[in-house]
Amino acid sequence: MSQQCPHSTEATCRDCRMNSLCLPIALELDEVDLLNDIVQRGHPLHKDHSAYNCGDEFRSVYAVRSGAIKTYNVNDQGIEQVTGFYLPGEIFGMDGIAHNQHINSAVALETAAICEIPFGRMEELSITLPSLQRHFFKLMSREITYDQRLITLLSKNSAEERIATLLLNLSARNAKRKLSNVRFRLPMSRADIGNYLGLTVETVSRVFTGLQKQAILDVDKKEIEILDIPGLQQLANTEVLSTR
Amino acid sequence: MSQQCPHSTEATCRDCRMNSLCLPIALELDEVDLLNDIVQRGHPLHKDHSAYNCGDEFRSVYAVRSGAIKTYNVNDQGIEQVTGFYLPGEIFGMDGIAHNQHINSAVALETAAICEIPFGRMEELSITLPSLQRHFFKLMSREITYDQRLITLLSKNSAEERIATLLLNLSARNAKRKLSNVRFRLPMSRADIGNYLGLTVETVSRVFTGLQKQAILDVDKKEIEILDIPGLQQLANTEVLSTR
DNA sequence: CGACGCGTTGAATGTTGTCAAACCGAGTGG
DNA sequence: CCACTCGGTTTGACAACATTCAACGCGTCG
Repeated sequence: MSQQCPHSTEATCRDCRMNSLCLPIALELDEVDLLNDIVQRGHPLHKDHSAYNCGDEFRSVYAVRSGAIKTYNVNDQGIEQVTGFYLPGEIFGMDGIAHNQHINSAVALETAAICEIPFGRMEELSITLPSLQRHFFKLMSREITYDQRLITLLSKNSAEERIATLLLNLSARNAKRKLSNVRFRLPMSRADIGNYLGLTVETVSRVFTGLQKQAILDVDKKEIEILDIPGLQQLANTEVLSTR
Repeated sequence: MSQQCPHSTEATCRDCRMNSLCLPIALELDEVDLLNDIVQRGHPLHKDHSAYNCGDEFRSVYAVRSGAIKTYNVNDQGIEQVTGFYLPGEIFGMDGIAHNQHINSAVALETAAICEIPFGRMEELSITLPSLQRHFFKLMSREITYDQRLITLLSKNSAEERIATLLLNLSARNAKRKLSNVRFRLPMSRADIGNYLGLTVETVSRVFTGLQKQAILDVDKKEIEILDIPGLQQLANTEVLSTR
């Protein structure tokens, strides 16, 4: 068993309140402890600090315990593309598996606690724990379906629909973490939202004010209150992106 | 050993000329035979016929031996989104793993031969063949990076850049199959291209004629000749999408 | 032959991007 | 305390690119 700091209530996977999100349900308690033994809990990652950078050797995938992470990559012209936002209970870093090095960078949008899961040891462990192997296949597959929804969103929907969909998605992910699905704080900037959704900052801003004028949202900087969920769903005009 | 039809020169994985593309290189020959034993080779899939449909129970992933496959899904409003084109040597169908059912449909763009790889048996086999497990992790991760490049393309690039990028991508994939990288036939319609790239048919058509006027392409219906690869790369202004 | 699918072309429209300016809050230094 | 900068955000005017709508050409198939 790994040692446990008396101040932390989440120092083991078994006790972590996010475990229902990031672990396969099928694991027995003693199996959870096996996984727990390979998980590394580092120091908190402060805002704008990175968990890994594009080009780094791929060693681990990561689970968010608190805070928020954004992943992005920079192409040869120096243009940044935000590829995802990750909230507590979600796993990121799987992009690196194919090429043994990360093709994204991952930075903290706000101070975050993350668990590092060394992939090689996870692979070994998954040989004796088939449900763990399957879980990772599923996580990756989910990432694929998530990306495909995003592709659809980008190629078929208007600015307003894209933003409405993102808000509903964040709302659903909050609900999954037993937080409010109508009031929450956006961890990312307008620029990040625009970048992620293929829009300019100005357009994002205009849509936010538009939604406010329609009494669908109440926006105060990064604090969001969704006043009219059905209305927002109607505007989104899409299935909600999966909750990862 | 599975029986072999005397007319087919590709009835085993060991002999298939695509195996360097769809199998992990690390497999020993006798291990290839183990995999070969679980692979099911069906009848040819004729144009417009589907390998699976959205909602079907997920059982298998598939390797393209000849022809071409497109995957797409239809959202609740009935809008179709093409999510990928798959050429010989490439694997499709991994979308279904997360939810045990396919979230895409897969149809043949032209008569295709495909190998069905039952996923459950592949998972079992991969417990004794770690390089196979790793191969599948890599395939899925590659799918993720591919989708992320597409996301960047859709959210940051113009119609001309998107089409130039797709053409270069197809060119590179042909090269990988030891075919010409400058002359090839598009297996998909203009509508499919537009759908995939988030453009209308008209825009696709206009860009093709534009590229022709710039003497970068020679287009004759679906037959493409790239006259000026460097010029096309300059227009694309992107890294080529990975070759899967 | 006519119907149909597919692709091309033209003109008008509109959504989003671009450019520019101003706002706001937080922090800094005089 | 105030003036200042700075990053993030908002707003406006204008332009551009892609869409929409419409028509037409071309080949295939009944």
